Amino acid sequence: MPERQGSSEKGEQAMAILNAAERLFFAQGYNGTSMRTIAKEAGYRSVAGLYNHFADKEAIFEGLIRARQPYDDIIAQVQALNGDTPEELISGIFQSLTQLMDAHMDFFRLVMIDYLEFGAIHVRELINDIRDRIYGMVQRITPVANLSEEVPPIVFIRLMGIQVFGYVMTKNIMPESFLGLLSDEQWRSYTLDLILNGMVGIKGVQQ
Amino acid sequence: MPERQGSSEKGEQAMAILNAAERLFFAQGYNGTSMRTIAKEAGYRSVAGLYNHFADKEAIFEGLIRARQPYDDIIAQVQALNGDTPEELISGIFQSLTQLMDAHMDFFRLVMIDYLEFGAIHVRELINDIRDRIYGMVQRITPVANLSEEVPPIVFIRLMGIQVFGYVMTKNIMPESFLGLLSDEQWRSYTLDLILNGMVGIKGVQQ
DNA sequence: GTCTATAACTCGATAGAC
DNA sequence: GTCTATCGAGTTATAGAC
Repeated sequence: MPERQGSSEKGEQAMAILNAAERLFFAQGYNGTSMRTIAKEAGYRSVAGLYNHFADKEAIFEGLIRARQPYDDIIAQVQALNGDTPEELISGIFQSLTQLMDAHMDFFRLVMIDYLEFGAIHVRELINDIRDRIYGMVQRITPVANLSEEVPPIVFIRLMGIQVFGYVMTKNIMPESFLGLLSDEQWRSYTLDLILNGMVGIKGVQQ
Repeated sequence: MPERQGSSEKGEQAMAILNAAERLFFAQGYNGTSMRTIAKEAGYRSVAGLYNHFADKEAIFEGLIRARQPYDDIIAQVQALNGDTPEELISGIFQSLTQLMDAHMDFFRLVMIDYLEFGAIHVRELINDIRDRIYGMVQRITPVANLSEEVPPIVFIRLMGIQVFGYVMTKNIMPESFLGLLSDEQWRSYTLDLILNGMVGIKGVQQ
């Protein structure tokens, strides 16, 4: 029985290294994490073992951000959505995205590391790889969600991206004394209100 | 004539160090930048000179993020705004914020560094320092902007923060092949549409 | 307050035995 | 494919002359 079923499949050891690297990058930062500590965290007795699986430190980071990319999940979930009204569909999309955000919070940290340490080159590569699938998804949704056909699809993509990234960033940065004033459920509800109705449309009564 | 007019005033040398550190942090990352290169960039012939002005590397970062904080500018600009209608006021606020974003793009990079390297402790300190002023600002705006009195002010603060952070993040991360499809002016206009009217309200006709 | 010099250590990466 | 051992260069921070 052949063990490797494709050149893009990572072996068990490679995955163990990525998991170890992720824990350390999050705890100590990218540059603050040494190849030595990654090796130790992954169960190796020496650094040299890493270099059998990855060419260098940046290759580990690139492998990690690819392993954690949430687009397959996003596209699958959004495809599966149906809504009787535009509001229901948009609401469903945002619900899906916030769920996926929580499940993939690690990815957003990796994006920030990529931006600061590498000028976001790996994220941009990822986005270009799935460019066509995103476009197709938005074009399929446009009529159902009653979005204007005159607006380029890329506008809706970025506007949704703004909500997602902004939501994650503020969640991580705002003091607990602010965030704790409302429940996660309430925060999601208010944000959805904004997306559906705009700022003035936020009424503050939970139905 | 006394040269220092308050213990919080930074001297010329300290400012030169902060400027040098900022350039290097942005070019090479925080951990990728050494005290040696900061010293050289600031015009010193040795590292030791830095330690006369800052206790250690983290003190330089803290001094930098405080020097670059945009809240005084934000509050001053928002105070000065007047709008005949709620739409005009909210529109004016977002215009001010995006202008300030462009003028303070450096601050947002520092925020991300703070989040990744220090768990955002310095940003949270900053926010807590100006907590009351932000609240006061929002409460003064609420009736004019026709925002619901039943919604806690903190909701509008975070929702505006989401737009700002999301706008900056996507601007920095999206491939140029996406971003370049529209002008900065068009991007601002569409984002404002979302804030005022919600997703379905985006019509795509520039008036 | 700036300098030289250096201590004490860690870094990424590799050579070569097994 | 994992190990030991090590290279050469880098790091923060400090001691002490001026």
